[in-house]
Amino acid sequence: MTSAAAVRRRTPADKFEDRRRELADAALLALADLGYARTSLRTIAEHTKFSHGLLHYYFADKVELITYCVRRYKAACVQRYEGGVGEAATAAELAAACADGLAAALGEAPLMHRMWYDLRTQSLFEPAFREDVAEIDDSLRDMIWRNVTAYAGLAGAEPTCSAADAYALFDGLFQQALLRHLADEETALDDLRRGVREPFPRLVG
Amino acid sequence: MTSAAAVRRRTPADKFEDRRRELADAALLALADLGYARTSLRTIAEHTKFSHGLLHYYFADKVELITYCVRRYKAACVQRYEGGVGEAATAAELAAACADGLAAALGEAPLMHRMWYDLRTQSLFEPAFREDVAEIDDSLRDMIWRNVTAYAGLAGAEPTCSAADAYALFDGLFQQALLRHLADEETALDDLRRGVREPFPRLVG
DNA sequence: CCGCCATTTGGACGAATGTCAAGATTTTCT
DNA sequence: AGAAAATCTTGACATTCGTCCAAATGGCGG
Repeated sequence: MTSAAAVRRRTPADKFEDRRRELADAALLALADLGYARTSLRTIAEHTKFSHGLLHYYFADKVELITYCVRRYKAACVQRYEGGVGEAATAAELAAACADGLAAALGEAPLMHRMWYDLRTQSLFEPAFREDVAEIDDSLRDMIWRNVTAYAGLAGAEPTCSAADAYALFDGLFQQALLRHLADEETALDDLRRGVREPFPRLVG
Repeated sequence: MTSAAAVRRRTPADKFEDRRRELADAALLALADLGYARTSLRTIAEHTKFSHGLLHYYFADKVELITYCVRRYKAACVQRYEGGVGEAATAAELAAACADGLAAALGEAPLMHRMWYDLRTQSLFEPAFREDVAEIDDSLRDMIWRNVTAYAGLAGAEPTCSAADAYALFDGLFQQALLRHLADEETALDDLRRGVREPFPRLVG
């Protein structure tokens, strides 16, 4: 709050906020590369065209920067899943589309998801991260829940579990798949697809 | 391998190995307190009655120490769950016992489980941890699977999902419950109990 | 009691960390 | 163009980090 960040707001269209986003995006890449424990402000700066001192011009301290990163990740996250699974005609198609979507997300950006799980774990130790992490978790849970309720609609039934339980299931499957995928297990993605598609019928009734 | 640890083996009954265990247990407490990212060798030493230099007498470097900690955690882990759920007469009783067991484990040692998830996430970045972490994950999966098959036996049915899928479900539920429990949500433990007990019937058939 | 060896201490090292401020540079406005 | 403000670089600071090592301590067999 006492940093330069809180005071300055001269240029009308927020070039200031743009630069913050740019720096945060670079920080997210660094976090995905190295993990929270090994990411310093200087290594973050090396992922940008700027020097390390600039980070303290735009962020009060490291916690504020990482917190901003979490929020930024959330923005990209909800945007990605917002236009989700809408064009499935049958229940089985929807389950398959959901499974393919999750497997594709894992296959295309495993490091980003690794970073998400890292940040979520950090929130267990750093209360400053908790609120934003919980919000992301909520939006992911809602994303899953939209799929489950859509499946139930197509199947002419009602969900038989809570949104939290459904999210726990798919999140657990996704995390295990990530672990195995990063350990170079070839079947990880296929197993994830199967593991996601299969339980749908059991979640409604 | 070039450390003192590999050479010395004088005293017959391994006092050396005992001290390694003692130091590793202290390190586990430190990791549970602070998390991997904030745990230094000096803070680990502060959790013991020894000075920081001693750690390098028993462990070549930090990675070897943490790796040893992971293995040590595994030993305590499998020992705890080995004598598990054997005295349930009905399927419903077994599901309830399993739910109570998981909720009790979370309620009694939330920081230890926080540490486990931290170490598991670290293994995503540090390949040196991967093998041991995967072994722990396997033994946890087996522990869950024993409960599921036992439930199936009492219910006179066969499991309808793989061991990996069942573990993903319960692990996801546990992790969500841990997040909420550490965020002081009062209903976390009860929700975990319900969330564990409820899906059992859907896992067999 | 002495000497040997395992154990432990405490300090030192170079490197890396988060933070900060003074100055250089660029942009903006009149 | 020139002044003022915003932006960026550079170097420094006090800590802390992992690692190493010489010396002190301890116990045990001779």
